[in-house]
Amino acid sequence: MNIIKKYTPQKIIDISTRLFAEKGFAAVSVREISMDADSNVSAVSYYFGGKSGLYKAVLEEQFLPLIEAMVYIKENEQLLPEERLSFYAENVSKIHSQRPYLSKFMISESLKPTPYGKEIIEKHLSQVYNFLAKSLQDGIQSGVFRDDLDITYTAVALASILNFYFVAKPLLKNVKILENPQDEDYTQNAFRIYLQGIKIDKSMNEGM
Amino acid sequence: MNIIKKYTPQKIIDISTRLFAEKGFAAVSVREISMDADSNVSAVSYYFGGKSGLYKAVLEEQFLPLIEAMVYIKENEQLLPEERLSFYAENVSKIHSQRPYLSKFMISESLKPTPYGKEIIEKHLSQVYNFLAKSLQDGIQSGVFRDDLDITYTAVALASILNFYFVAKPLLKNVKILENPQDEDYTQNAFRIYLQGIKIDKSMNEGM
DNA sequence: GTCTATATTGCGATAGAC
DNA sequence: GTCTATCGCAATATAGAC
Repeated sequence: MNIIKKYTPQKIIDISTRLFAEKGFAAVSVREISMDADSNVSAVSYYFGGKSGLYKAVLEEQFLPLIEAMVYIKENEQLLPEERLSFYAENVSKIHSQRPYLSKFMISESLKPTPYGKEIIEKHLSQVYNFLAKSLQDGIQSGVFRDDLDITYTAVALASILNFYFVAKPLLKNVKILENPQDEDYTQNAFRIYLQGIKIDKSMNEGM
Repeated sequence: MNIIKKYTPQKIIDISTRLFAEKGFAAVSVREISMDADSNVSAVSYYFGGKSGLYKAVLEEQFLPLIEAMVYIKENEQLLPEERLSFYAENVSKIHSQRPYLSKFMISESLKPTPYGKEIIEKHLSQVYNFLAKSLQDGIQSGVFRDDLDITYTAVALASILNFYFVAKPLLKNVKILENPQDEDYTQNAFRIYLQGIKIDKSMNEGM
């Protein structure tokens, strides 16, 4: 018995997470997964009931932080509009750092939804959108944010500026546009631009 | 002879563009393409030398506007920094309207590059990045843009805010966040936020 | 729980009739 | 230029040995 050795099912999940993220569901074979996991072709059916069952198990693990994020979001509805948006920005960055492959599964499920992924993503998306739209609405009503903004487009713009970076990061590293990317620095830089962009241009100096 | 009928190869390209965009290269079979194009399995090999040759032909057609955009970019280096960024924003919107599947191929090629797509995208990306970075740099030096911005992250933020919307649009329509999306309106709303976000907070009123 | 061997299906590609 | 028939291969899934 090898104490260090991972249990086969967890090893299969870890290996297939990378393969599914990098090549897509259809392009990965269970043979490939088995070999990379030092197992055999029948293991995937034995533990997960087939290739589709394995994919579902992978998605379940990947989407956990999204499900948790919905809870946090509900707990933060009493903050100021600006603080709520800032809280969202920090969370996006944290979640992507926790799960480096998550952005690939989210994009992949957006382009070609599978039943399980579709359900999670759509529920998550609706909750996040409602949170952002309400925060923007409150900020406009309290005179902090510009009143000439389209709320839907402005909410989408925040999600865009925060998420797209994590999708594009591997490509930007490849072409040397990003050499040593610091996720928190990007998020902070992007959120500062966005926040100044939606605030009313008051003409008073601000402390920072 | 049927005058209205499309030539078979063009019909195959049109059908397979949609299929490749929606399902990905590996998940589409030449049998499926042939049937949807009212042709037969041997047509793909006959006209394009196989499935890979067909995919390359599809990418070539999809990426044409990107190649053209590089020419326009070079012609607009004499404009003011702000005008150059605005020119870029309009072009992104135009290109995606021309080619509704383009964003899917760009994302797909970013996640899982194929040799042909990789070459085009990387070249395009480098040119666009250099254009944006130079425009931002010029704007900072001439005192129009804030000097506390990281140029790389700020350039990525503009590309993010303008492009991600087109990637997410189908999903946002599905969950009824976008009901009747107007691409030009989104682009204008997003670019105004971004521009105010990177400009120096002068405390003088601006005409608009 | 893990393996080998195998059944079955569907793939891309092509030869050859028309 | 378009079709059918078929070859060879690789896929998933499973039966059954250990």
